[in-house]
Amino acid sequence: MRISTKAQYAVRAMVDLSVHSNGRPVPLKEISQREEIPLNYLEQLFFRLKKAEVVASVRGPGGGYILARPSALIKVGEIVAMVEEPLNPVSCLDDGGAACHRISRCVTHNVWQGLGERIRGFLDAISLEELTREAQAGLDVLSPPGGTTR
Amino acid sequence: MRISTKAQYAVRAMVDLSVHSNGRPVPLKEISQREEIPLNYLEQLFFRLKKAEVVASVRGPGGGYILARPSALIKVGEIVAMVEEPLNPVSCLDDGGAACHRISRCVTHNVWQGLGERIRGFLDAISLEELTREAQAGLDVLSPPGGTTR
DNA sequence: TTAATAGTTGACAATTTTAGTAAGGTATGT
DNA sequence: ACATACCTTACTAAAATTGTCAACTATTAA
Ligand code: FES
Ligand code: FES
Repeated sequence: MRISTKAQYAVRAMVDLSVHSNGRPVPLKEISQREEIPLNYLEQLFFRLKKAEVVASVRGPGGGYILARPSALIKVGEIVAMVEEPLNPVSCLDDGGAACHRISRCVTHNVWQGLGERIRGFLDAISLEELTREAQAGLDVLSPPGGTTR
Repeated sequence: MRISTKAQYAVRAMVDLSVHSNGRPVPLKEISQREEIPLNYLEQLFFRLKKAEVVASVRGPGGGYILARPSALIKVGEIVAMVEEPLNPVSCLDDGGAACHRISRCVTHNVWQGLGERIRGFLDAISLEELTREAQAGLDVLSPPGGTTR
């Protein structure tokens, strides 16, 4: 019952992007360094996030990625779902149950179905904005407002 | 975000055991056939379930496994936890956070921690008794009370 | 227009995890 | 003694995950 590092990376990277972008594009190189995530790996993830229209890209020098919408409208569940193929806990439920020939005689799939709904519900209730605020509050301890912010 | 087949098998096998045992030991061979689970694989699972004192064994001819407690006191979460090592969604949280050197600067682990708690909470709220009743209700459609039960 | 930046895309290799097999052993009832 | 059925460890094959490489396209600034 582990979430893939892909998904962990994606969420961390999105928080990083949201914190360090102030309307300006952030290049992956920066995120890669700050978050200790391989650059080429990040590229793959953001490729998918772009297709999902969670971020948008700006090419050329001075380019990078920006959020495609206000962070309040981006849910963690969305980020995870875009990057991790199946958010179903079991393969039996794929394609609406067509994948399993025992599903009619099996009571346990109700359990996994309910679990899946809970997981999605939980992750969809958290927005990127909340995490961004939390992260900024954490950073403020190190460099409080009025302090030497570079 | 998939649960292992190990855990799925374990839960299904426990339901099967609970349904077909009426105080009598049920041999794994039977469960293996009814549930289409490799016998040797089941043995491994029940070995662990026994160590967790969820089931008890009776050796020799006519032997098998029985529930170690009333099914109302056996929670699905317990079965899953015994068979699937980490119920943490991320490795960062293993050993109470000692596994990750970024945990102090990272806001996302709160998300995964919360997710883990939800998952455990959900699975711990479902008892084997409930699943057993459901399964028996399902079987009754095929062979109703008073009907030819074998 | 040329060079540098940065995103785009597909293929692929290494590693780790999972699922399943095999084999031999031990206890127990008939 | 023999058959049954649990007990335990070790191993292997397959799949998923994770990460790397390489070549390409678009854009901007000098
Ligand atoms: S085995 Fe597929 S639904 Fe239970
Ligand atoms: S990276 Fe380990 S806690 Fe976030």
